Amino acid sequence: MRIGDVAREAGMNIQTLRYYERRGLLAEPARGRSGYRDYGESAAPQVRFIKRAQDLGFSLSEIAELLELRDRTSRSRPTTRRLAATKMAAIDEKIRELTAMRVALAQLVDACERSADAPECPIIEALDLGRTPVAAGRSDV
Amino acid sequence: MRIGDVAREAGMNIQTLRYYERRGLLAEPARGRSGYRDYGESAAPQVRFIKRAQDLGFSLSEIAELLELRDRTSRSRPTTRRLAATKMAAIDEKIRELTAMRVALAQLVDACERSADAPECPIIEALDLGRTPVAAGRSDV
DNA sequence: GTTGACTCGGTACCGAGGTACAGGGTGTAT
DNA sequence: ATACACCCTGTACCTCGGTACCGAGTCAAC
Repeated sequence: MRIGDVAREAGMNIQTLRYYERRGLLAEPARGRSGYRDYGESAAPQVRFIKRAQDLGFSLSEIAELLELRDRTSRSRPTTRRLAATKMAAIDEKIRELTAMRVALAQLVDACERSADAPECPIIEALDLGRTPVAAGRSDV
Repeated sequence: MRIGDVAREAGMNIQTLRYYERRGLLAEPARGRSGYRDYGESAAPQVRFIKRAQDLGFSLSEIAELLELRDRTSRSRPTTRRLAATKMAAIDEKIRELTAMRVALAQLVDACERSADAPECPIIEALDLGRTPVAAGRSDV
């Protein structure tokens, strides 16, 4: 298989495959007399492995680790599990951050909607002053 | 105030302030005889506004919009609210994606823990085959 | 034997949000 | 008058995950 075939099969573009090769995610394939890359059957599945791991949130360097772990034997399972658990924790953290943002934004939008009479837009005001508006009316008791 | 004073007051570094100026987030301040930037009192608050908006998830170009809206009058409130609501929706979407990743990862880690006897690490296997392991035992009924 | 699709390596670029450095000028305290 | 901290512009660099372009070589079909 040539690079274009692998790319088509894996749903990637050619540059990306070469990039992965440079990054060490894809082994350098054999070369034909012309210098064209000549991939075996395992190339496309390997690329799909990479895509799936990306979908789970792994970075390319983490994926490089996963690929190494895959090729070592079962002794690597705790390591793999640790990698996944760490990633999970990072995702949780990110979710927490985003949730905090969401809450703050929701409060602002809410305050803006309910106080059509206020002289200043509560959203802008909050950004100016650095505090979130209190949901109900009395903010200075 | 000179740039270093503003930077200190806002907790930013000098390069960043100059970068914001280039990006149009900070107006070009007056210059003293020496060519030094000479900031007014509003500079540091403006920088803090930017930081707060960033904390809420706004990008620098969205913040540029917010700053414009701030300076226009109250007619801009619906626009501001729309901006915030859009951002909120984007955050929600991001949270959904991350949650999906989290669920998938949790399943993998769980499967890996409960099947210490399986020949292959279920995490690696899932990445190889492109499916999430079923939580309980029977996956092929 | 020529056209057209493919491939090669190398390099540059994208966007986002900065950071760093070089080579100069300035402000001020002592 | 001389340190020393500060400022100036301009440019290059960083991470991340690619994408784009270049000029040149190659392969396959007709």
